Amino acid sequence: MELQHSHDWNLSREEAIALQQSLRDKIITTDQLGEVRTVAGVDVGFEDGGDTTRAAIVVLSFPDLQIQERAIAHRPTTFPYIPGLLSFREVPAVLDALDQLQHLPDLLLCDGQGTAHPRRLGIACHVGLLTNLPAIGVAKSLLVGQHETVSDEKGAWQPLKHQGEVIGVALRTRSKTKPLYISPGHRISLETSIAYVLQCTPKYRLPETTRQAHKLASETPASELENLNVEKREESQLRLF
DNA sequence: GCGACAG
DNA sequence: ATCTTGTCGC
Repeated sequence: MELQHSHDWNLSREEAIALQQSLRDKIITTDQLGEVRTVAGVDVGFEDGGDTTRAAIVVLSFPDLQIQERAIAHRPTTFPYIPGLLSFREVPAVLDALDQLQHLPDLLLCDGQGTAHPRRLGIACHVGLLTNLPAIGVAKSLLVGQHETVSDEKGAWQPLKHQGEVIGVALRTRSKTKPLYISPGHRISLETSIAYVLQCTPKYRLPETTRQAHKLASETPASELENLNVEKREESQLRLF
């Protein structure tokens, strides 16, 4: 996969912040996506007490949300968790997982913030910019900003503001549950982001994309994990004919 | 200085 | 994120 704006990942906290500052103005928050036929969810977790980072991706058809393809990647953890610098810890593994896909998705739903970030460069922006794929930030909790109380009906939302700027929304994806924090990652507007998230969330609080990715990462026996790659090799063999 | 702080 | 069973509420 061709990466845009490639850069080193072995950075100090100061260098990482400086890089975010230099990348923030490259983010596109207007709709620059074609017809969406597939949507992918990403889940990142840790093993070995945190020494190993695991990224799982599940590609679903859209709008019917049926599983099309899955991938998992593992790599040693090299960056600590620092609020505001999450992407430097998780993105390398995510890129590895994306590389394993036979077909790249038309849209990415990332765990974490997009522009709803102190420097407007949350993980969804970072992944979207590097891969040049449309991406949306879907976070389960707040990083920065404030908002009015969101009414309890599914689909209700309130603008999320920070330093006098609307950086995302608090969106009720299911009544009686805490709202999700949605913000553009790259190549998509806030309004369109809300529409896609709701269409990917037919029943539960979290989008099907995220739920499927989490299920793959946490409930898949190591023995079955191998089959994923075997299936891909066999499929690529078939594609030669 | 104090408190907040995605996953 | 991760360590972990039952349990309160819709």
